[in-house]
Amino acid sequence: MSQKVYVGMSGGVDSSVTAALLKQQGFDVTGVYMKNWSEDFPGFICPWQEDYLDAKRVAVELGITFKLFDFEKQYRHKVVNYMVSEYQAGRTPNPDVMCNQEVKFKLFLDTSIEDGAELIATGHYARINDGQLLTGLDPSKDQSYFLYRVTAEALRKSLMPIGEYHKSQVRVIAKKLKLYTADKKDSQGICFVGKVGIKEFLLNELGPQTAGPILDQEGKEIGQHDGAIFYTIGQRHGLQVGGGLPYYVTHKNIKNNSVSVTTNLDDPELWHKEISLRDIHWINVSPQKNKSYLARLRYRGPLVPCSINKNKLILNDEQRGLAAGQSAVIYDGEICLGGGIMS
RNA sequence: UGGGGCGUGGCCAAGUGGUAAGGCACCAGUUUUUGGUACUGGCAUUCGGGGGUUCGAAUCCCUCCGCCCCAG
Repeated sequence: MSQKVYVGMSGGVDSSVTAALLKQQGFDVTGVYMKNWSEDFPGFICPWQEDYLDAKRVAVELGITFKLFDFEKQYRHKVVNYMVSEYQAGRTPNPDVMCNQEVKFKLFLDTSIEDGAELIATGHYARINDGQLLTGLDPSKDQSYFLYRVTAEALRKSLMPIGEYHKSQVRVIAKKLKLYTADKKDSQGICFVGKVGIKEFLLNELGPQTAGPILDQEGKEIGQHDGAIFYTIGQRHGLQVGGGLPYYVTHKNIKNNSVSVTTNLDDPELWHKEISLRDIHWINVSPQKNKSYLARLRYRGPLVPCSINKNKLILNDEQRGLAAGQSAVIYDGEICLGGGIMS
């Protein structure tokens, strides 16, 4: 009797190939489209119907059962509300990390098991080994960064076959199998929402914000912004202030509704070496105190040598443009240990 | 009012007779399952207004307007 696995199919190539590979490997595969967002708003048409149809098409091509799980309510509650309130607090959240933690590897997992599945699978570029999360084999696509908050128990019930491949190989497989999504462009933007600017999204959720001052390094007002929550640390564009050198956001003051900028890339305010982490989550074991690890501070960012001391992350070399609310993910070689949220 | 300086695209800024550098911002695209970064391309028929000299001016002359500084 083959194992029953539910594959989250988003309508993209990666999850299409995931389903195909698992079927090849002899699993009893069911494709599931998670409907997490469907709202349109000015300047944005939600692509969910197209994605749903693409996913379904591939399921038909593969001859597997196909289902739709409607998680819109929970997605809004767990992901969108979290994201919006973080922005309101002046931080820069990572909704996709939350989406994996709460939706894909909790809600989707539980719902699938309840529905009769033994395992779930996703099209992430990461590998799982005995409850451990490993980086994807394709170093330029590794998505373990987004998965560091998933529990070991959830990982034990999950498969990520794509993690063994490079992106180019995935495309080749999709083409060979003539999957409908073989040439579909990779999706980007907030997971499940689509290609929306975060500003447009917040504008739609919260409405226009009150304008405030943009302060330079001396504290002199050099312009006005249209809402401090829209800007993040290290950001350069969107402030509409010019004159010589580019301006980078160094910090925000939500209370005064001010955004501070600098033209000096070496400005100490832009660089951090010691970072305190909160909401720390270690997948299996906590890192050792005097051991050297690698940290990734942003998706596709470089792995930088570091050490961990309780909730303190100490980087060997300082890094630029780190924003509160973003995640620091810790690696021991190819093993993703977990991480925390920078504060 | 007298003396000096300045006024080049949204901003900073080259260019002092030969037919508008460059940077920032902005826009578009590339990269990217978060924000952001980075990369590529686009972006003044025109140099505060008007007149004149000249084959030819942002560059010289006259005049008007505006701003700044020093005088007083």
